[in-house]
Amino acid sequence: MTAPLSGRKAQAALNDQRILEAARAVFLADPNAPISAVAEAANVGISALYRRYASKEDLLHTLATDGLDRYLAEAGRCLADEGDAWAAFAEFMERCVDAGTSSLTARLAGSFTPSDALNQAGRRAGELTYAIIARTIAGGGLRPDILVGDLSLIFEQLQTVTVGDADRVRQLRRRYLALYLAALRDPDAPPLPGPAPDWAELSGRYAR
Amino acid sequence: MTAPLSGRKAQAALNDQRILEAARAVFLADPNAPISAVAEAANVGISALYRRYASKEDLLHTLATDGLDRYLAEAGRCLADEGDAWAAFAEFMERCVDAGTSSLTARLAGSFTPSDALNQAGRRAGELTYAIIARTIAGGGLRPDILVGDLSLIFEQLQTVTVGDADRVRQLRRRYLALYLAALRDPDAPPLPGPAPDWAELSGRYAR
DNA sequence: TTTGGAGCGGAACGCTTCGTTCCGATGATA
DNA sequence: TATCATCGGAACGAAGCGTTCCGCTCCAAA
Repeated sequence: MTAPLSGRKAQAALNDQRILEAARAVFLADPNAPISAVAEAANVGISALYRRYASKEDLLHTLATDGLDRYLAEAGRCLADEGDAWAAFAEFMERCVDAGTSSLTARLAGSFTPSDALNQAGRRAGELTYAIIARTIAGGGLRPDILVGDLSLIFEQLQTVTVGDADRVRQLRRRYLALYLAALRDPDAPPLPGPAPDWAELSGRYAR
Repeated sequence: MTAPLSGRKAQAALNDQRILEAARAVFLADPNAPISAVAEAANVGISALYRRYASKEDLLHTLATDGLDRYLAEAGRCLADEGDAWAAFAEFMERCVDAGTSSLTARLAGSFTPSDALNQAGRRAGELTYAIIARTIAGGGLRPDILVGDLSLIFEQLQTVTVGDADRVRQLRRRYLALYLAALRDPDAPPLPGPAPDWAELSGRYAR
């Protein structure tokens, strides 16, 4: 727009990015948003969108894959951190909540039939999360009755906090994450009631 | 249906109750549910519904008022409990989460223009909640930086946990409530990040 | 300078869903 | 038996959505 972009290819490549960013922001705020809202947020026409994605499902699938990739990156970064185990865990949780990665994927699931690649990435995410939890229980003071599904549901809950603008939302999500973290850091806590959700329960909600 | 109900008036009175219960269950599960879903859940036709309520908005308003009344009753019951302050608080939270009262009202707000009575009840709910918090801070070990808006958002978050059938949902909500309660019971905890949400912020989401 | 066509904006289309209305059936009551 | 409150559910119109399509713009090759 303002930059001296020569050629339409450069303009189109820039639109690629604007559309993806707009889509992430829009569907993060409202998973049921119409596709026209994405076009509006990206300041492009609808046809610019359909030139890149065959359908809404296609766009959502791309977005979910992207979100899962971001989550995998965060998880890997956490596991690579060899400092204080609790600090690494807490920072991992904060980054995930800020980025809204996992819940974007979770909330989008069910809107489309997942590809094999997506399923595989999902399994990998579970494995990495399990490793993070195990390590933090062993050396970080995480209460021992926490399972992978607990983190999923905690992410989902925090994601539903939507008050004010983006900055305020982040501020408030961190407030309640701080509460959850305070509750989680207690190796001698009495066991929580009810079994934790397992993978089948969580993914079962998105039946096609 | 099964009982020997003589007269259509008895039948109609029974339908009154079935419709209200069905409406509460349906809109608790999905605040955007169509009105036909309520009729289906109540096992009545649509006209039985419109005979009682002028519009969907009318039904929602009735439901929100009913939910607020239940919340006021729970809050009053909590304040009347002169036993252990923390136990009274914890049981109050559990009952509210089980009944889903506050969040039903909160999630329904914005679907209609509130009546004066509803507004007044809302203000009263805030006052009672404030009293509960103050008392639990003073004598129950509640961390001192918790405000009324915090409880609202915690209720809303727990309400979004929906996995499996009604029993499982209740079980899981209690699991995460237990975590929150563990975090809340710490009079010497370092202050939470970010200011708590105030009333204007929370109600501002439901602009008409 | 001309021109083919990639890229785009946004109106138009068809479909689905929803709130509401309406009509015919039913059965208790007088 | 006649009446009418009550009800079930089809019908209707409005709204919103995903998708398609038409015409315009403007770079780039000739």
